[in-house]
Amino acid sequence: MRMEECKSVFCPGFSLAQTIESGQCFRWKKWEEGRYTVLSGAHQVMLAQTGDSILFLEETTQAEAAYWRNYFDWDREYDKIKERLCRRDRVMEKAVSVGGGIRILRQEFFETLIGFIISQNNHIPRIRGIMERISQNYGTPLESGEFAFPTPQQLAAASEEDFRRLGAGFRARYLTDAVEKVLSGQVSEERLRQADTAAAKAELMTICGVGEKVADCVLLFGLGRWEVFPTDVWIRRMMEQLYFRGKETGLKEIQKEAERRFGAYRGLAQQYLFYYGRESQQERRKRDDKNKCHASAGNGGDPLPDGGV
DNA sequence: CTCCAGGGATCAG
DNA sequence: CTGATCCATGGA
Repeated sequence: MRMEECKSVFCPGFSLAQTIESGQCFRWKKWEEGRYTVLSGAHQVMLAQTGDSILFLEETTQAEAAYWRNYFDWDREYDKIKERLCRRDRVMEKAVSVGGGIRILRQEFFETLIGFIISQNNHIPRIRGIMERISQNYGTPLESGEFAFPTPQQLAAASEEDFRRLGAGFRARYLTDAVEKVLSGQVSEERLRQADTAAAKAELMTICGVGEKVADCVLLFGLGRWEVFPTDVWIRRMMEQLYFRGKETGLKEIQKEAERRFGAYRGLAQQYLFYYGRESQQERRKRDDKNKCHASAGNGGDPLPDGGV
């Protein structure tokens, strides 16, 4: 491969690693530090980051480059939004200092729906494995040897038993229902895009296995609605610890507080908090592993900065 | 071995 | 309406 065939894109403030590993997307491979293959729908790309530049590591057509520019949301100005989120909020300031390179991906609707149905009560590495096997068994092979994510038509060939065989467990029933409703038009991407967020959410939740949290993830990552605040166990922990003095708090109150603090950008704020929470937990585990021979008395120091405003 | 995971359906009151 | 329980599976 000659260098002049590769495109390089200047993306100040963007972090490929943070964005890919922030739990929004499930179809990627990490080759080495800052170097990833990413799949979305029938698209595939290999990227590397050095400093503020993103390098396309293979020949890429203009159309493909444009696809990924949109996918990674590179044209949006994030600085002003971050400033707004951090105004009078030291906690968010800290979260942005840890994961401020994250972008909200513009993912394919159907793939996002399937991915987050699988996500329920599941680990991210395992979600990735199931998504990979679904692609290998039902998606169109690409020249690279990877597979496109299957279309609804292709996935219609999969029975509940097939999904279970691929490791989906009790979610197999949810997957066949989602495929059927999308295929029949009972859930329609076009209608979802036209509808206001509340109506779109209600339509998504007609799918068995899609509750509030999964619907919010699909709205945020698959339909570009930033005015949602997907609240999973991590976000609940973070919000309670950081904004409610560690007190147990109901879902409605958490979401009300998120709207009050972060307004129309609370989807992005949620992603910063999610990454911050998981990142600090990984740091804690690393530290605990290192100290496990020295009888350390638990409580390894700073859980998280406690958070008045 | 037990515990838990980017929850939701179902059942019990 | 709220709250407890169950759900498959595999990695820690």
